[in-house]
Amino acid sequence: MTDTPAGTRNLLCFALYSANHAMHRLYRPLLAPLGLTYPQYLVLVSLWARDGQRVGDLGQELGLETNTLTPLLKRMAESGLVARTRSTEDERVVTVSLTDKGRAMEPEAARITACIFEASGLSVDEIRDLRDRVNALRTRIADDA
Amino acid sequence: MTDTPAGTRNLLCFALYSANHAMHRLYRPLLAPLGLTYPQYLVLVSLWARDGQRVGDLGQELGLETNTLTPLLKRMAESGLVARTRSTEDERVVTVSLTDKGRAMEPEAARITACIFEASGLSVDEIRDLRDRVNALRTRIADDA
DNA sequence: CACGATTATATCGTACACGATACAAATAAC
DNA sequence: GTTATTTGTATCGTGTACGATATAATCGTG
Repeated sequence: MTDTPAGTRNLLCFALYSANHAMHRLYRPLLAPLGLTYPQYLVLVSLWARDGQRVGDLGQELGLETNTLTPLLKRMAESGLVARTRSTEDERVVTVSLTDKGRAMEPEAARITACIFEASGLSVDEIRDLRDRVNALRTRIADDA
Repeated sequence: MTDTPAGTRNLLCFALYSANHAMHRLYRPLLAPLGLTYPQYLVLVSLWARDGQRVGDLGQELGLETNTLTPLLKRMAESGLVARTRSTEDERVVTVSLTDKGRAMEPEAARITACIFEASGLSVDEIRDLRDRVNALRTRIADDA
């Protein structure tokens, strides 16, 4: 069947693992001047699209647990990018909303996206197609409960 | 141009990030009974293909720095999966080689690969194609110095 | 052979990421 | 209304990851 199991290069999972790392390395120097890490950037992207999400909402969208998000969001709050406010009507809920500083960062994102696009060397259609295939795989293998 | 920047779902980088996490979650319960983490598993896959690699070789193949690999390999040595031996002809070099226990684990990998293959719901050709596209992207955006 | 440059690995500090667990608030059951 | 369950967030411990730095061994050039 699979003739040669020779090394990591044959594995789809390693391709994803490795491409993800490469993306991370591409973003890092672009985000560092803004004082952002890559997961923090993803939180901003999510909030730019829909402000005032709950911690659980962000976890759902980003696929992260609260034990990852809580300290991450605290760091973002310390940086003055977001505000964490405990809901009055349900004291369990913490709502994360953009500050002016966090909102003001959105235009920067467009420039970063352009850099990534250029580095990929792919056309818009190719990117869309690859993204959709990868997303389809994720949907299939994730519970997405 | 890009009509709606609505959220993370549009980003190729997030698709990779998210699919990688999903893969990780798929592997974790399969590897846990073997006492392996996913990166440790990748080290074994690499060594099964080519035993006796140097720390730097593994870093090159896996795309990891020595500051990540050194403690990881020490943990694997403690688990009795690999042996770390400092070269006599060049005292700077540490060679990583499989122990009997590490070699004996290879057959388990086949079963794990089968589980992942099944979970993906893709054909062998589809997996190969997606893997190659993702690898091509990685090659383009990584320095691979 | 001496001495600066390079190479191979290791150490330290910070930031994800998750399993296990904790805890308080809200809801359900009676 | 009191208790049991569920829900939303937080805490703790372990394991990647990486930038910056350290250190020892080797190499290159004079």
